[in-house]
Amino acid sequence: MPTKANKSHHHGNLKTVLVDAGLQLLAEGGLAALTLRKCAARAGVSHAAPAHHFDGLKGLRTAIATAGFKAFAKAMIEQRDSAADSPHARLAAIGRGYLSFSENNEALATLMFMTKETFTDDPDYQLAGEAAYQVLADACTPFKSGAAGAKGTEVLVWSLVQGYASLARSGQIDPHETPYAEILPLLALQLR
Amino acid sequence: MPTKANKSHHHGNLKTVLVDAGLQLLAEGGLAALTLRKCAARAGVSHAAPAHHFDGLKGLRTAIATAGFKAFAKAMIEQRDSAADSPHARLAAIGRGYLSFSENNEALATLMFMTKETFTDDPDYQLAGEAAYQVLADACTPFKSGAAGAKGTEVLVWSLVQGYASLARSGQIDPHETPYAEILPLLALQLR
DNA sequence: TGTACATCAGTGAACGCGCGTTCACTGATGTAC
DNA sequence: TGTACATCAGTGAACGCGCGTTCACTGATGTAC
Repeated sequence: MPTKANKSHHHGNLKTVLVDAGLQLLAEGGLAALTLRKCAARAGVSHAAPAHHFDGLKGLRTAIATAGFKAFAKAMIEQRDSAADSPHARLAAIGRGYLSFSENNEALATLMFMTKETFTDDPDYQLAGEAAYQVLADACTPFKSGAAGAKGTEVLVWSLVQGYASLARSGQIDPHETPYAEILPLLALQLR
Repeated sequence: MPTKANKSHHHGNLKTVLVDAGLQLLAEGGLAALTLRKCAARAGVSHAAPAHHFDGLKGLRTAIATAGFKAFAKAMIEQRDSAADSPHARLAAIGRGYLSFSENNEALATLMFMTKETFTDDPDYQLAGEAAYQVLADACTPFKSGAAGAKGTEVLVWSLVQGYASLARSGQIDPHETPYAEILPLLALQLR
């Protein structure tokens, strides 16, 4: 049986294809390269087609950021699950996943945290974002203490890794000179 | 004596005025609002005039980022100099300056760290950026230890405050729920 | 199984918009003598 | 002090570009009977 709908203008899968095209465009040309027309072209479809699937450019960006958060959580989970079975090792692994995702998806990572460029009230977007956050928060649970507030530990770790990632992404710090693996222990000593 | 050159088309001060206009535009409309034409309009000058002062849009952005770094350093220094005379108090004050600048200049702070949008090899830009960094690094000096590498402490503190700032800026964390003043001590305990 | 019909997902032409950039120009400023 | 001239910093018209969006349309799909 031949692939169906391959010459029809009924695509059947266009939404996904457009999001994938957008991910490619971000990777190749940065934030400015993400436009409805380019996504449509990349998907092999007329430039007006995306309007049937997304609420304008902002809607497309929201869907792409959502896909980004899913990949982000996946990257952290993969690292965590292949790490030694200790809270410290797991927290370090989450950081590795966070940073490698950030390195490999510069523009996407930027977009994901530019909340003005997306519909932040989109349910899928929120769900994906919260799921990613939860991965990190869970890894922080063993380190909670009275000294930190309820969310203090998570915010500390999250800020640290997010800041490290964004400074590395923009070239302000050199991950070779001061690798994250040497920075995190300065925290972990105290969280122990 | 009347202000000279106020009806002449020789402005005399246009470069500065254009940069100020750009700072306003960023504050009002975010990154996307910063265009050569809008800066020129805001400065009351024809839209072709900026070409005489900047190497295109990227050059304008570089000059604006440079001005941003100067204001940034100033914000940190002001806080530091009005703080109690202890290393801890000073480091905390630097953080306050960093965060308040970041809060009050969302788009500008973003631009300053988007190194692909500026000519990062511009001497003025580099100088201003390094001067700002030095303010933070100096405040870290008293906390250097063997455990951290040569730059480990600075990178730790910088990452933390940068991450906290960018997460707060994008609404991912709530500075009221987990204020920076409660996060920093978790570090300081260990840096002591 | 067949027919009529509504719905849906595309097409492609057209629109207006703001953008950066170029260009010949003009008038003020500064300098040489 | 005056004159000639080069330089400089603007003007404003024009250009082409890619963008998001709209719109009438068309052909495939799915459904009711």
